[in-house]
Amino acid sequence: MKLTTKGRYAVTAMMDLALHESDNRRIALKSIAEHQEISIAYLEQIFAKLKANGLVNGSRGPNGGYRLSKPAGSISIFEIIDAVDEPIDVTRCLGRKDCQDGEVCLTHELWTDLSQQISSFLDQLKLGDIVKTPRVQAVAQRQSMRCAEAKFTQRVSFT
Amino acid sequence: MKLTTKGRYAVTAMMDLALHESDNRRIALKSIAEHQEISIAYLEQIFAKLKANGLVNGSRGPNGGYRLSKPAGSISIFEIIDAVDEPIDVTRCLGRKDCQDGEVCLTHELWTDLSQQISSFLDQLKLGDIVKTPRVQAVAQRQSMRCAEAKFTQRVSFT
DNA sequence: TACATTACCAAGTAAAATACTTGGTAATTA
DNA sequence: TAATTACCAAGTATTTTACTTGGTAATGTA
Repeated sequence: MKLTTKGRYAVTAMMDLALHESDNRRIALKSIAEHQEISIAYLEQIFAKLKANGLVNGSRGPNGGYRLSKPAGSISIFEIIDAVDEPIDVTRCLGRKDCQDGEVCLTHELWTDLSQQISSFLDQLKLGDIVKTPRVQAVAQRQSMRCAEAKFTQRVSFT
Repeated sequence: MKLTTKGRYAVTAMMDLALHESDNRRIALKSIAEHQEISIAYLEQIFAKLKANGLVNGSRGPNGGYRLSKPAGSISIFEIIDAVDEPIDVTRCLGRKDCQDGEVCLTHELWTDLSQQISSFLDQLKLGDIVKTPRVQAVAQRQSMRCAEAKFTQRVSFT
């Protein structure tokens, strides 16, 4: 289990989707890329993995984009991070049980124990819960306001 | 907050020290390097950081080595990982509060909220607690037995 | 006092991972 | 038909990781 920038991108992108769970429209990668200040092509790669793990589904064409494939309340942070990060060889001996003098090495036991605890913590943390926190809600509010504003100015400028 | 191989090395090395907290002798990097199958020079770099953060203290010369500078029960996993990993720029805007249209960006809020939760979880996890788990204790038992064995064969071969 | 043994220090480096870029194709809607 | 989106494969610059080399400085032991 790793916890790196890539996983962070994935989690925040998923939160972006979760925030728009209620309205039926899909979110294009373009808008996520703008929010996160990250390239679309890189996001595509991340979403390919999220899709492969059944966390999102996408559709093409205008008004296309991605949406969560199950309720945010049932998607755990662990699932997301696990989907995008390559597994690392935690043990260096790839499960060989006799890596050290015919016995399992200390590192094995020590890390797997801790790793388990971290993983199960992140597995209990659901996307839906985090999105419900007041601070996140406040930002979402601002975002949607700005979105409405944008629509308005667009309408005006097109008249 | 990152969670990577380097942090894992640091945590398991610290556990190695914690297991020998009761006996007064210090642990040389050489023996940790053997347990973890990692180079001494790399471990040195990790321990330089642990020392700089006041988690261990070392002493030179024969029978020298490292020991925890405070009880294992009061050292958190977070402290250890935080000591060895370079801080990453989580936000990409280095604290600039007006990174997006004069307002803080969504990414900021989303990740810092979650990151806080993970950090505080790892801060509650103490080195001492993990070392007390039955599985780890079992391995430690085997290790010290093997250690005694080694001493014995050494004594024998030197006669 | 000579030595072995440890920590401590600085700099360089090969390999891997990260964070992209480029240049396409394939649906889908207006 | 054209714009818009996802989807796909391959290459690449940058950064990080994991390690190497080659020292110096304490400290205990024979």
